[in-house]
Amino acid sequence: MNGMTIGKVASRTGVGIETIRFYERRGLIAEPARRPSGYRDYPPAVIERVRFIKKAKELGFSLREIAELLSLRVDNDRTCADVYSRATAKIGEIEEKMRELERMKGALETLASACTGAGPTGECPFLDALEGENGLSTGATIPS
Amino acid sequence: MNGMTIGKVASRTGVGIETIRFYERRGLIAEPARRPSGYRDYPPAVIERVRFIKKAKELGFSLREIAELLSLRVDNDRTCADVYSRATAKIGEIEEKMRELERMKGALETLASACTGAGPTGECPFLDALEGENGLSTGATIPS
DNA sequence: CTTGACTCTGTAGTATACTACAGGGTGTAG
DNA sequence: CTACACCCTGTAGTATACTACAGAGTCAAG
Repeated sequence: MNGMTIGKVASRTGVGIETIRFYERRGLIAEPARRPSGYRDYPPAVIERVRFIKKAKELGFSLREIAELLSLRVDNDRTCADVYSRATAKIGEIEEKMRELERMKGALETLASACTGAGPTGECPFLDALEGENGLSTGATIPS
Repeated sequence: MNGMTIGKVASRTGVGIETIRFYERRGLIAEPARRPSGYRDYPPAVIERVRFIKKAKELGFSLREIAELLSLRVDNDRTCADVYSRATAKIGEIEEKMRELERMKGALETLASACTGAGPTGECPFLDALEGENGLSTGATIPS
Protein backbone atom coordinates (compact mmCIF):
# COMPACT_ATOMS: atom_id res chain seq x y z
CA MET A 1 0.00 0.00 0.00
CA ASN A 2 2.84 2.32 0.89
CA GLY A 3 5.20 3.86 -1.61
CA MET A 4 8.94 3.98 -1.25
CA THR A 5 11.03 5.30 1.58
CA ILE A 6 13.77 7.77 0.80
CA GLY A 7 16.43 5.07 1.09
CA LYS A 8 14.75 3.04 -1.61
CA VAL A 9 14.56 6.04 -3.92
CA ALA A 10 18.23 6.68 -3.24
CA SER A 11 19.34 3.12 -4.04
CA ARG A 12 17.19 2.89 -7.17
CA THR A 13 18.39 6.15 -8.63
CA GLY A 14 21.96 6.06 -7.44
CA VAL A 15 21.84 9.42 -5.69
CA GLY A 16 22.35 9.95 -1.98
CA ILE A 17 19.56 10.31 0.59
CA GLU A 18 20.79 13.74 1.60
CA THR A 19 20.80 14.79 -2.02
CA ILE A 20 17.16 13.83 -2.43
CA ARG A 21 16.22 15.91 0.59
CA PHE A 22 18.34 18.69 -0.85
CA TYR A 23 16.41 18.52 -4.15
CA GLU A 24 13.19 18.69 -2.19
CA ARG A 25 14.35 21.86 -0.42
CA ARG A 26 15.23 23.34 -3.79
CA GLY A 27 11.80 22.53 -5.18
CA LEU A 28 13.08 20.06 -7.77
CA ILE A 29 10.96 17.27 -6.38
CA ALA A 30 7.61 17.75 -4.64
CA GLU A 31 7.29 17.27 -0.90
CA PRO A 32 6.06 13.70 -0.64
CA ALA A 33 3.29 12.32 1.55
CA ARG A 34 4.33 11.27 5.05
CA ARG A 35 3.67 8.08 6.95
CA PRO A 36 2.37 8.38 10.51
CA SER A 37 5.98 8.05 11.62
CA GLY A 38 6.94 11.12 9.66
CA TYR A 39 8.84 9.06 7.08
CA ARG A 40 8.67 10.36 3.52
CA ASP A 41 6.50 8.16 1.32
CA TYR A 42 7.33 8.44 -2.38
CA PRO A 43 5.24 7.46 -5.40
CA PRO A 44 7.02 5.48 -8.15
CA ALA A 45 7.11 8.52 -10.46
CA VAL A 46 9.76 10.15 -8.31
CA ILE A 47 12.32 7.68 -9.70
CA GLU A 48 12.06 9.10 -13.21
CA ARG A 49 12.20 12.61 -11.89
CA VAL A 50 15.38 12.00 -9.94
CA ARG A 51 16.99 10.20 -12.88
CA PHE A 52 16.06 13.09 -15.12
CA ILE A 53 17.71 15.54 -12.75
CA LYS A 54 20.82 13.37 -12.62
CA LYS A 55 21.15 13.19 -16.39
CA ALA A 56 20.40 16.82 -17.02
CA LYS A 57 23.13 17.72 -14.57
CA GLU A 58 25.63 15.57 -16.45
CA LEU A 59 24.70 17.49 -19.57
CA GLY A 60 25.73 20.76 -18.02
CA PHE A 61 22.36 22.09 -16.90
CA SER A 62 22.32 23.80 -13.51
CA LEU A 63 19.70 22.92 -10.93
CA ARG A 64 18.00 26.21 -11.72
CA GLU A 65 17.77 25.28 -15.39
CA ILE A 66 16.59 21.79 -14.55
CA ALA A 67 13.84 23.24 -12.40
CA GLU A 68 12.87 25.32 -15.43
CA LEU A 69 12.82 22.26 -17.67
CA LEU A 70 10.70 20.37 -15.17
CA SER A 71 8.30 23.25 -14.69
CA LEU A 72 7.33 22.97 -18.35
CA ARG A 73 5.62 19.73 -17.49
CA VAL A 74 4.09 20.64 -14.22
CA ASP A 75 2.57 24.05 -14.73
CA ASN A 76 -0.64 23.27 -16.54
CA ASP A 77 -1.95 26.62 -15.45
CA ARG A 78 0.45 28.43 -17.71
CA THR A 79 -0.68 29.34 -21.18
CA CYS A 80 0.12 26.99 -23.97
CA ALA A 81 2.02 29.65 -25.88
CA ASP A 82 4.25 30.26 -22.88
CA VAL A 83 5.09 26.60 -22.49
CA TYR A 84 5.71 26.37 -26.21
CA SER A 85 8.12 29.29 -26.29
CA ARG A 86 9.97 28.04 -23.22
CA ALA A 87 10.28 24.60 -24.76
CA THR A 88 11.55 25.88 -28.09
CA ALA A 89 14.06 28.11 -26.33
CA LYS A 90 15.39 25.11 -24.43
CA ILE A 91 15.53 23.14 -27.69
CA GLY A 92 17.68 25.90 -29.12
CA GLU A 93 20.03 25.73 -26.16
CA ILE A 94 20.28 21.97 -26.50
CA GLU A 95 21.01 22.23 -30.22
CA GLU A 96 23.79 24.69 -29.50
CA LYS A 97 25.27 22.32 -26.94
CA MET A 98 25.13 19.53 -29.51
CA ARG A 99 26.86 21.61 -32.16
CA GLU A 100 29.68 22.36 -29.72
CA LEU A 101 30.00 18.72 -28.80
CA GLU A 102 30.10 17.85 -32.50
CA ARG A 103 32.99 20.25 -33.03
CA MET A 104 34.79 18.93 -30.01
CA LYS A 105 34.29 15.39 -31.21
CA GLY A 106 35.59 16.28 -34.66
CA ALA A 107 38.68 17.80 -33.11
CA LEU A 108 39.29 14.69 -31.02
CA GLU A 109 38.81 12.46 -34.07
CA THR A 110 41.33 14.48 -36.01
CA LEU A 111 43.72 14.08 -33.13
CA ALA A 112 43.07 10.36 -32.85
CA SER A 113 43.53 9.68 -36.55
CA ALA A 114 46.71 11.73 -36.70
CA CYS A 115 47.91 9.66 -33.82
CA THR A 116 47.33 6.21 -35.27
CA GLY A 117 48.84 7.14 -38.62
CA ALA A 118 52.34 8.22 -37.79
CA GLY A 119 54.65 7.47 -34.89
CA PRO A 120 55.18 10.87 -33.29
CA THR A 121 52.14 12.92 -32.41
CA GLY A 122 53.34 16.00 -34.26
CA GLU A 123 51.24 19.09 -34.01
CA CYS A 124 47.63 18.13 -33.52
CA PRO A 125 45.10 20.80 -34.48
CA PHE A 126 43.12 20.16 -31.36
CA LEU A 127 42.26 23.59 -30.08
CA ASP A 128 42.01 25.00 -33.60
CA ALA A 129 39.14 22.70 -34.48
CA LEU A 130 37.06 24.29 -31.76
CA GLU A 131 37.58 27.73 -33.16
CA GLY A 132 35.05 27.45 -36.01
CA GLU A 133 32.40 30.17 -35.67
CA ASN A 134 33.16 32.13 -32.58
CA GLY A 135 31.80 35.41 -33.73
CA LEU A 136 34.01 38.15 -32.27
CA SER A 137 36.62 38.69 -34.96
CA THR A 138 40.24 38.70 -33.91
CA GLY A 139 39.87 42.27 -32.81
CA ALA A 140 42.14 44.00 -35.33
CA THR A 141 40.29 47.28 -34.85
CA ILE A 142 40.97 47.63 -31.14
CA PRO A 143 43.05 50.81 -30.48
CA SER A 144 46.34 51.28 -28.65
CA MET B 1 57.02 43.10 -30.02
CA ASN B 2 55.10 42.38 -26.86
CA GLY B 3 52.13 40.06 -26.61
CA MET B 4 48.93 40.79 -24.78
CA THR B 5 48.39 41.87 -21.21
CA ILE B 6 45.96 39.94 -19.09
CA GLY B 7 43.31 42.59 -19.51
CA LYS B 8 43.41 42.19 -23.25
CA VAL B 9 43.07 38.44 -22.99
CA ALA B 10 40.13 38.95 -20.66
CA SER B 11 38.30 41.35 -22.98
CA ARG B 12 38.90 39.24 -26.06
CA THR B 13 37.69 36.02 -24.50
CA GLY B 14 34.95 37.41 -22.32
CA VAL B 15 36.28 35.91 -19.11
CA GLY B 16 37.43 37.87 -16.08
CA ILE B 17 41.04 38.76 -15.29
CA GLU B 18 40.85 36.96 -11.96
CA THR B 19 39.50 33.89 -13.73
CA ILE B 20 42.48 33.80 -16.08
CA ARG B 21 44.87 33.94 -13.15
CA PHE B 22 42.77 31.24 -11.51
CA TYR B 23 43.14 29.02 -14.60
CA GLU B 24 46.86 29.59 -14.49
CA ARG B 25 47.02 28.44 -10.86
CA ARG B 26 45.05 25.36 -11.83
CA GLY B 27 47.45 24.57 -14.64
CA LEU B 28 44.88 25.05 -17.40
CA ILE B 29 46.96 27.72 -19.06
CA ALA B 30 50.73 27.89 -18.97
CA GLU B 31 52.50 30.51 -16.91
CA PRO B 32 53.20 33.24 -19.45
CA ALA B 33 56.38 35.21 -19.98
CA ARG B 34 56.75 38.35 -17.89
CA ARG B 35 57.66 41.86 -18.90
CA PRO B 36 60.34 43.62 -16.86
CA SER B 37 57.51 45.16 -14.83
CA GLY B 38 56.25 41.75 -13.83
CA TYR B 39 53.18 42.02 -16.07
CA ARG B 40 52.06 38.79 -17.70
CA ASP B 41 52.78 38.78 -21.45
CA TYR B 42 50.56 36.39 -23.38
CA PRO B 43 51.06 34.93 -26.85
CA PRO B 44 48.03 35.03 -29.20
CA ALA B 45 47.44 31.28 -28.82
CA VAL B 46 46.18 31.80 -25.29
CA ILE B 47 42.96 33.22 -26.72
CA GLU B 48 41.95 29.91 -28.28
CA ARG B 49 42.87 28.07 -25.15
CA VAL B 50 40.72 30.24 -22.93
CA ARG B 51 37.81 30.06 -25.36
CA PHE B 52 38.15 26.32 -25.44
CA ILE B 53 37.99 26.16 -21.66
CA LYS B 54 34.94 28.38 -21.66
CA LYS B 55 33.05 26.23 -24.15
CA ALA B 56 34.00 22.93 -22.63
CA LYS B 57 32.70 24.20 -19.31
CA GLU B 58 29.35 25.07 -20.88
CA LEU B 59 29.18 21.51 -22.16
CA GLY B 60 29.38 20.12 -18.67
CA PHE B 61 33.09 19.28 -18.46
CA SER B 62 34.76 20.06 -15.17
CA LEU B 63 38.05 21.94 -15.05
CA ARG B 64 39.73 18.65 -14.22
CA GLU B 65 38.30 17.04 -17.35
CA ILE B 66 39.18 20.06 -19.43
CA ALA B 67 42.76 19.83 -18.22
CA GLU B 68 42.69 16.22 -19.35
CA LEU B 69 41.37 17.17 -22.78
CA LEU B 70 44.02 19.84 -23.14
CA SER B 71 46.79 17.52 -22.03
CA LEU B 72 46.10 15.34 -25.06
CA ARG B 73 47.50 18.08 -27.19
CA VAL B 74 50.37 19.14 -25.06
CA ASP B 75 52.04 15.96 -23.93
CA ASN B 76 54.07 14.95 -26.92
CA ASP B 77 56.21 12.81 -24.65
CA ARG B 78 53.37 10.39 -24.08
CA THR B 79 53.06 7.37 -26.30
CA CYS B 80 50.85 7.62 -29.31
CA ALA B 81 48.73 4.69 -28.15
CA ASP B 82 48.09 6.42 -24.86
CA VAL B 83 46.94 9.63 -26.52
CA TYR B 84 44.80 7.61 -28.90
CA SER B 85 43.03 5.70 -26.14
CA ARG B 86 42.44 8.85 -24.12
CA ALA B 87 41.03 10.60 -27.16
CA THR B 88 38.70 7.76 -28.07
CA ALA B 89 37.51 7.52 -24.47
CA LYS B 90 36.66 11.22 -24.52
CA ILE B 91 34.89 10.74 -27.86
CA GLY B 92 32.80 8.06 -26.23
CA GLU B 93 31.88 10.39 -23.39
CA ILE B 94 30.94 13.10 -25.84
CA GLU B 95 28.79 10.72 -27.87
CA GLU B 96 26.98 9.69 -24.73
CA LYS B 97 26.32 13.32 -23.88
CA MET B 98 24.98 13.86 -27.38
CA ARG B 99 22.65 10.88 -27.15
CA GLU B 100 21.24 12.23 -23.90
CA LEU B 101 20.78 15.66 -25.40
CA GLU B 102 19.04 14.06 -28.37
CA ARG B 103 16.59 12.32 -26.06
CA MET B 104 16.01 15.48 -24.12
CA LYS B 105 15.42 17.40 -27.32
CA GLY B 106 12.97 14.76 -28.55
CA ALA B 107 11.07 15.03 -25.29
CA LEU B 108 10.90 18.80 -25.58
CA GLU B 109 9.73 18.57 -29.17
CA THR B 110 6.99 16.18 -28.18
CA LEU B 111 5.98 18.62 -25.51
CA ALA B 112 6.09 21.58 -27.88
CA SER B 113 4.02 19.87 -30.59
CA ALA B 114 1.44 18.66 -28.09
CA CYS B 115 1.23 22.23 -26.97
CA THR B 116 0.58 23.86 -30.32
CA GLY B 117 -1.98 21.22 -31.31
CA ALA B 118 -4.63 21.36 -28.65
CA GLY B 119 -5.65 24.05 -26.18
CA PRO B 120 -4.85 22.48 -22.81
CA THR B 121 -1.42 21.01 -22.29
CA GLY B 122 -2.73 17.68 -21.09
CA GLU B 123 -0.26 15.16 -19.87
CA CYS B 124 3.01 15.69 -21.67
CA PRO B 125 5.32 12.69 -21.70
CA PHE B 126 8.25 14.83 -20.82
CA LEU B 127 10.07 12.88 -18.20
CA ASP B 128 9.05 9.59 -19.78
CA ALA B 129 10.88 10.38 -22.98
CA LEU B 130 14.12 10.58 -21.03
CA GLU B 131 13.61 7.11 -19.65
CA GLY B 132 14.61 5.21 -22.79
CA GLU B 133 17.55 2.94 -22.04
CA ASN B 134 18.40 3.48 -18.42
CA GLY B 135 19.48 -0.01 -17.66
CA LEU B 136 18.51 -0.77 -14.06
CA SER B 137 15.10 -2.40 -14.40
CA THR B 138 12.32 -1.13 -12.23
CA GLY B 139 13.59 -3.26 -9.40
CA ALA B 140 10.67 -5.65 -9.02
CA THR B 141 12.91 -8.27 -7.44
CA ILE B 142 14.01 -6.18 -4.49
CA PRO B 143 12.83 -7.73 -1.19
CA SER B 144 10.63 -6.44 1.61
C1' DC C 1 55.15 64.72 -12.94
C1' DT C 2 50.64 63.85 -11.65
C1' DT C 3 46.57 61.31 -12.59
C1' DG C 4 43.96 57.42 -13.81
C1' DA C 5 43.77 53.03 -15.85
C1' DC C 6 46.04 48.88 -15.51
C1' DT C 7 48.76 45.15 -13.22
C1' DC C 8 50.89 42.54 -9.26
C1' DT C 9 50.46 39.06 -5.02
C1' DG C 10 47.89 37.20 -1.54
C1' DT C 11 43.91 36.31 0.97
C1' DA C 12 39.14 36.09 1.76
C1' DG C 13 34.33 35.80 0.34
C1' DT C 14 30.39 33.87 -2.69
C1' DA C 15 27.30 30.58 -5.27
C1' DT C 16 26.33 26.01 -6.37
C1' DA C 17 25.72 21.41 -5.25
C1' DC C 18 26.29 18.46 -2.37
C1' DT C 19 27.88 15.64 2.11
C1' DA C 20 28.43 14.72 6.87
C1' DC C 21 27.26 14.81 11.46
C1' DA C 22 24.52 15.37 15.98
C1' DG C 23 20.85 14.06 18.54
C1' DG C 24 16.82 11.96 18.32
C1' DG C 25 12.69 8.72 16.84
C1' DT C 26 10.91 4.32 14.01
C1' DG C 27 10.41 -0.56 12.73
C1' DT C 28 11.26 -5.29 12.67
C1' DA C 29 13.89 -9.59 13.33
C1' DG C 30 15.34 -12.71 16.80
C1' DC D 1 12.40 -6.23 24.44
C1' DT D 2 16.61 -5.18 22.55
C1' DA D 3 19.57 -4.59 18.70
C1' DC D 4 20.34 -2.65 14.45
C1' DA D 5 19.11 -0.59 10.24
C1' DC D 6 16.60 3.08 8.82
C1' DC D 7 14.38 7.71 9.10
C1' DC D 8 13.74 12.64 11.08
C1' DT D 9 15.36 17.88 11.52
C1' DG D 10 18.78 21.10 11.60
C1' DT D 11 23.22 22.77 11.07
C1' DA D 12 27.78 22.75 9.52
C1' DG D 13 31.47 21.37 6.44
C1' DT D 14 33.50 20.34 1.61
C1' DA D 15 34.68 20.77 -3.43
C1' DT D 16 34.40 23.43 -7.42
C1' DA D 17 34.72 27.56 -9.76
C1' DC D 18 34.94 31.71 -9.46
C1' DT D 19 34.94 36.89 -7.57
C1' DA D 20 36.27 40.64 -4.77
C1' DC D 21 39.24 43.21 -2.14
C1' DA D 22 43.72 45.22 0.03
C1' DG D 23 47.88 47.26 -0.56
C1' DA D 24 51.31 48.15 -3.73
C1' DG D 25 53.73 48.90 -8.24
C1' DT D 26 53.49 50.26 -13.64
C1' DC D 27 52.55 52.98 -17.65
C1' DA D 28 50.81 56.44 -20.90
C1' DA D 29 48.49 60.80 -21.60
C1' DG D 30 48.33 65.55 -20.72
